[in-house]
Amino acid sequence: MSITIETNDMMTSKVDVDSPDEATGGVNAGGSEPLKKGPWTSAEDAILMDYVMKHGEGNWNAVQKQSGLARCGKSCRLRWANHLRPDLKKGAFTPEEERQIVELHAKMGNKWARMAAELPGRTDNEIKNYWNTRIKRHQRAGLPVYPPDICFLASQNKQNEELSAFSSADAQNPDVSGTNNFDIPAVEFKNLELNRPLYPPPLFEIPSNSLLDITVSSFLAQGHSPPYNSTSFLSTMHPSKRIRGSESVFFGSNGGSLLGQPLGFSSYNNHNVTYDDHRPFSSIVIPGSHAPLNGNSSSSEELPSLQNQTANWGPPSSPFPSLESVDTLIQSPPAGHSESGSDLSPRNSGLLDAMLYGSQTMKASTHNSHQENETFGDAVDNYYGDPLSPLSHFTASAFSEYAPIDGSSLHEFPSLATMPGCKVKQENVATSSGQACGRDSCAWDAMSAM
DNA sequence: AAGGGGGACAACCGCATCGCA
DNA sequence: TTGCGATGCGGTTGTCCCCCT
Repeated sequence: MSITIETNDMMTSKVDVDSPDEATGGVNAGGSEPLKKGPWTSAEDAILMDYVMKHGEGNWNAVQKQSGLARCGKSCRLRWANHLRPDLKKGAFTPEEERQIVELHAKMGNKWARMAAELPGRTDNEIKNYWNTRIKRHQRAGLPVYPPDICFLASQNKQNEELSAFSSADAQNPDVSGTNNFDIPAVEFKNLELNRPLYPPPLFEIPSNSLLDITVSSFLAQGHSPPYNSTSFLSTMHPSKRIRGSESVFFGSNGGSLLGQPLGFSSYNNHNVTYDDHRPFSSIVIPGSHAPLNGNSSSSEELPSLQNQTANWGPPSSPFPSLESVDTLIQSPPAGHSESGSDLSPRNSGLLDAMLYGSQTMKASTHNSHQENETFGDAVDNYYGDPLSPLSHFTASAFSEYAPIDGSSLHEFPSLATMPGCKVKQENVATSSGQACGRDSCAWDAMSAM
């Protein structure tokens, strides 16, 4: 075998591959013996590499038969995809990539493969590991995971999930599910590229009994200028990445509000409620409806091309400092909060669970009066000091991140202004988070660097 | 110096989806 | 339409290394 493989793979590089047995995992080419598991050796890598060069990707189960490699097809595919692919980008994530991951996660949730499709040279596994590690850190610190300006996306994502669940739960109800599952081809979204701001749509209906208070508060916390122009995973997804059928809900839920008014959505032209980002939180009129609003503002308008993505996230234009640059700002997590945060810790979809938990905590705390100290808001206050500081903007965002999904209505929720440490400044609201690095965002970045 | 905890990374497992016969 | 193999994805676990005490 004359293939030279450069593997930055820590584990592999440490493996002694001199033993001839290891080249095939100690299994003969007949494949009669059990397949090998565990770390790959350089020799195995070479075999796999050679195979792919000769036969191309795919047909992974044939690798074992044809090359004698004692690895199952899945293992081969994974090894190739995560380590041997020539287009892989090695090394740590750049701040831009980190930022992008956060944004993508806010939009997509734990869709690692799709996120990887947005990050050339990066693998889903890499992103997943990065995120999980990051989650753990934030969880331990009892801190929000999304920066304020991305909270909105998180809430959008949550709504999408909710809508998805709603749809499946009502699968037998054609009135609901029938309108929620159409697959919108990417081309349709292209045609729907709009020149207006991404979100929120200026007008929307808010269900009175849903998690949408997240969005409302997020809007207010953010202003509704997105920190970026948005990305389109539809248009940029790697061809090899398939969109799972179940994911169509994601698109459909959004496309639905654009292409028609399934689910009783208000379209942009059906103005039951006017959202005005200059208005105080409490003044938003929220008529009853069970229609999730996500569709209005999220991906359908988030789906425009990726053309500006780099420009919007690159260092020059990015309002956010390098995650590393603020690494030392955070010294220690707020005492006592990490424990509470770890109970219902964000596990899988992570942040959304955290949002739920946080919201419950918040809700309980607000109901139980402000004298209780272990509230999120208080924790934030304690953490960042002056509750009236500009960081209160952050607090509001944190609040938005930890909004309830358990049916508490918006009216049940205290306004941001009444939350401990929460003071929504309208001037902040009106300010695009994508244009200036407010202390909130910077503070978040500091946390994210923890 | 030793031990423990946490981070980073790699790999496996189970399930979902797709494509094809 | 159905069954089955191939593939992809997300969650989880295991391992190693580094740092701190």
